[in-house]
Amino acid sequence: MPTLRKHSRKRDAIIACIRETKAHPSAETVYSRLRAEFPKLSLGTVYRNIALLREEGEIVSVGFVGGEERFDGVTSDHPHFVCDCCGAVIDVELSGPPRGFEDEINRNYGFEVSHRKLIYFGKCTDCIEH
Amino acid sequence: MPTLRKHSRKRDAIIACIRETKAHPSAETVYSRLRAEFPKLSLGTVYRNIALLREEGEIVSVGFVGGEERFDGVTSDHPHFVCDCCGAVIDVELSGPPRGFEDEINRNYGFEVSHRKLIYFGKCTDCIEH
DNA sequence: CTCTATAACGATAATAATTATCGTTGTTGA
DNA sequence: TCAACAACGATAATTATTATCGTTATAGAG
Repeated sequence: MPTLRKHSRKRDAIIACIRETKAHPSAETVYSRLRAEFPKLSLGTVYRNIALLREEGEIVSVGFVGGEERFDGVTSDHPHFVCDCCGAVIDVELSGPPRGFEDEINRNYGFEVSHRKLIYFGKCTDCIEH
Repeated sequence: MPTLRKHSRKRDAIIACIRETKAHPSAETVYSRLRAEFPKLSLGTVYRNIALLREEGEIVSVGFVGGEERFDGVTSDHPHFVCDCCGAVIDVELSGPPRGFEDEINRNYGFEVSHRKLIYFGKCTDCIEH
């Protein structure tokens, strides 16, 4: 494990790729999109940097969809919708934020809650129509 | 894909195993526990029956923890706590149920929400102490 | 009770996402 | 300019899960 971090153009491109889209891409998707710009990019490099960015808190995991882990460049707590049909991962905005309950859980169970995930599942508009 | 379902003692044992514990076991854990009773049980049989039971709605997936999918025999909507340290999956009861928002999402986005998952992450009591 | 159709099984091979290895390349600071 | 070492590409290894296939168990008909 390196003690010092060096700058890397590939890592910049990977985090930019994850931040620029709302699609919550997988490692494979990031790899596919960046191959145009970096023809000899390695999939291992994408996985390695995703792990680094996650350790640094630059990205978070939304969860696994169809066997692939999906990532989000927006790290603030917000819910997602996952289409069981096509695998789309979509941000949802609710009229009011769902109550936290973190303090209640810490008090009642003696845990230290650090974050949470709220995911709704079902069929997206496209999959309902087709 | 079979059209008729036959009774199976192994399948009975698998669903009983998942229902009898609050640990939200993985396929591997179910396999380990049932080998005492069925010495030549195959791991493939566990995976096959978990897939069947999930199709029938007898069990649900809590999500992936440390690369393994974890299952719950209680299919009603309730939140879970996952320890990032030891991987424990624990039911939590909240003073009031978190608001659903399903109707609001359906109305605003045109989706058909069928279910949701609410998971809190952090450190459990044991991992805080040790 | 016996027979037949076929669901379920065990053993094992195959798949697919992810992680590790290792020799080479790129970055940084002296 | 150079040395130290982080990051890389290529690829092998790992790991959870799924598929295959010949055998066994279940259930309904006769």
